Amino acid sequence: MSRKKDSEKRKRILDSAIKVFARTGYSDARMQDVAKEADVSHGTVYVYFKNKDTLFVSIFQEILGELIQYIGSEIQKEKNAEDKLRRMISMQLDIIEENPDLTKLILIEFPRSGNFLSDSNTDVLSRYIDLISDVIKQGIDGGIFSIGIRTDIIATMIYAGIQGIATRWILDGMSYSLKVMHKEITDILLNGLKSVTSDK
Amino acid sequence: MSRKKDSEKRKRILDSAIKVFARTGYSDARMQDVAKEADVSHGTVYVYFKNKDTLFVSIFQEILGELIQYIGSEIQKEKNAEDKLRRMISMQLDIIEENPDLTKLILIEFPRSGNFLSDSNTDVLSRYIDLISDVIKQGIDGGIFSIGIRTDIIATMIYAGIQGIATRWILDGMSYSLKVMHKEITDILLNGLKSVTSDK
Amino acid sequence: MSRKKDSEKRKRILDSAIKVFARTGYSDARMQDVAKEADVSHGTVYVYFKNKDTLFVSIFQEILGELIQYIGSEIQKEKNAEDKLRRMISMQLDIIEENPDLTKLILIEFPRSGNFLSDSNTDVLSRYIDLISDVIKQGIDGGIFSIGIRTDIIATMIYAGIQGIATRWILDGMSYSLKVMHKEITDILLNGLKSVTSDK
Amino acid sequence: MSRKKDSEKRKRILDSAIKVFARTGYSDARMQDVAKEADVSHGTVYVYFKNKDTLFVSIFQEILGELIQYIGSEIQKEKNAEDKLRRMISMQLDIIEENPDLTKLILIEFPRSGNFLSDSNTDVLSRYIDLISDVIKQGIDGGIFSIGIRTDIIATMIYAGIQGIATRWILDGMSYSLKVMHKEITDILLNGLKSVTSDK
DNA sequence: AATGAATGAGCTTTCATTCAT
DNA sequence: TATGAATGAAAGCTCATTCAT
Repeated sequence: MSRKKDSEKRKRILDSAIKVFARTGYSDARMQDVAKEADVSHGTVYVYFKNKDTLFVSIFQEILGELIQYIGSEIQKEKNAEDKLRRMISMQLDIIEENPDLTKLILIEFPRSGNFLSDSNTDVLSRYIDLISDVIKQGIDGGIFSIGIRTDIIATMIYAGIQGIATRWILDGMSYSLKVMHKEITDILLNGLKSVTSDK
Repeated sequence: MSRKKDSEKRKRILDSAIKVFARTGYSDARMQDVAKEADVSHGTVYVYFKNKDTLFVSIFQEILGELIQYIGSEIQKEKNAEDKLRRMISMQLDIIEENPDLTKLILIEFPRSGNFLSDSNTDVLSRYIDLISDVIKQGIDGGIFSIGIRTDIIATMIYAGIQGIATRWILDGMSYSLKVMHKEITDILLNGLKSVTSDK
Repeated sequence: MSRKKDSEKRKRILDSAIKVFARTGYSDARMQDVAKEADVSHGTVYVYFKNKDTLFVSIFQEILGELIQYIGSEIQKEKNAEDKLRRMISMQLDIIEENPDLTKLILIEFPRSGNFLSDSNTDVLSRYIDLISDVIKQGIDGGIFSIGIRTDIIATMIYAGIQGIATRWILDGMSYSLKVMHKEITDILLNGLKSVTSDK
Repeated sequence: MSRKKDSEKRKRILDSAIKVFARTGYSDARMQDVAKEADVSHGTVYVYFKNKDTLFVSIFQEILGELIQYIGSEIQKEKNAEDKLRRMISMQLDIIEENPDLTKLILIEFPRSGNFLSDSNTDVLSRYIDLISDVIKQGIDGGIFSIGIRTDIIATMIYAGIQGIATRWILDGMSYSLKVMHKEITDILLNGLKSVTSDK
């Protein structure tokens, strides 16, 4: 056991926190449990994180922030707005499938956090919604999409629609793969955007 | 003491619970606060509800159950699947706008409940998803919609998309009316269903 | 056991607090111990007192405040400044002898409290010093005492001299009575005041 | 590492402890803070002192012990009891003024220590009281003082009276000098001793 | 000798729940 | 039925102390 500062241990605690918060929810999660999961004393958690709040926020700031940054850089590689959006949706579904605990947190615990946390972490997610929103705007400018209402609301709806899929998938016990549905889900969401005709 | 008076008080406590749970979240809400909001002693809450869990579940069983039943009966009046779906979406948006606290609960607290509650209340929401799912099936059978993947997943996505709008609307401080967006939102969701063509 | 609000119980907790704080000191005293001493659950202490600080402050505000008020009213009965001062000193010694735990608190814990408490309670003791100071002033005005330096400093010295006696008495295990020394102690303190002659 | 360097560090820690214990009180002082004040790691404190208690006691044994020894040797130079006593009082006031932190400790933290520490350090202070007491006895034997009650109680009262001045001085923010009051304070205390005449 | 990461005992405080009235 | 005083389990957090380096 090295006594040198251990950034690997910090990561381990953060990962444990994701697991435990996902399992029990923020309020009902005990620091003790996070510690046990990380195989450290509960006092040690406080060496790395000031308190429970900070630990929770750090998940979003560090883990989620990283993911969003990754998505942002990946879509640069796509040429047009439609491909960008398809890629984003695909990646979001992949991330969901590969990080079910984090997904649970984002779906379930994150929305609650607004109640008691600073908005510093709200920003993390807003950044993602903005990313979608920007791509939609590009699509409108490029003539691919034709939408009247605020793009951020549409972006939220797309984001939430996918998260809804995730909710159902989690409730179904994550018993099937989301991969096979990528195309169809993307088609539905994109065709909706493309063909809005207010032929009232 | 007449029965009538009692059931009035019971309803008052239930409504207070919606408010308080919406405001603070289930875990952080205190029975004391629910009692104060209902203008009764906190001991009285236990006369009507066995414990905190029961109180929480009752919200969904009684209030939400009623709403879904109402929606179910209303869409009977519509002829075809498309109109039924449009009406459902409209009603869902109306209910959201008229019951922001309940909406918050459904969006935020309800998903967490799976962790600690019996699935008896999951059923309440499932019933609504099923309702959507059934209408979609009718639409497919009637040739209006053309979708390959499971209709319950699509139904969940529609439901969640709308809830996503609600989330954004709540985060925006409920500062605008959702009514003006009914048509456009409905168009996007329905056109997506109608025109799935894998012509990529 | 009456379930009605019990102001007798409040007093019991306050008295227990005096005992326990005197025995262990404020910081080392456990709320649990205060509760046990008062024969209630530790949760009950919080029914009557917001927190540990409040409990501590209440001792001074309520118990000590009462005593000082009593002394103040008693010395009104004495005619001249010297008799007033003699009576004050006597009463202070009596109170010390009859309330050794409270005395310990005043001697030992009270001075520390300045570090972490509001000055609201400093006021309680200041009021007593002021009382002495006022009587000395009367004595100077009446020509009985002749003192050059600030009367509040002299008052503090008198007060502290007596408390010093108390300290020694407590260290001696409170094995003798202070009553027999009243006259001599008072004489020393008063003669000092009367005969200051800077015949340097 | 030379021995010299070590004992310098030891002294530095001891001085830091005086500062920190004076500032926060024994119980609320953190070893961490003592270490930081001494500019060493908190682990290092344990190299020189077994534990917190030992550190605290060492202050009195080493620092205070030295001072008392110094006073004891100084008063040998005075001829009669009155001059000895005047010199003691003067020196005590000087020491107070020059070591406010130590004074705070003696006034505030030391009395508490009886609760949890061995009496080994009570002895340090007793030695000083004894010193005063002895001088008073000499005065009585020499016919200068005339006192009936136990000289150790009078000694305690004198000691405490001065400490009372110190308490007030500290509460006043140490904003004035005690030096100008030496004579008057000494006069009051000594005249009291000299002129006890129960001529009431 | 010096360090500081790690530990865990132990504290205050909250609050769901009970139950005498 | 309605009340609210009383309870005590349970949680977050601190910090003296240890010990591998």
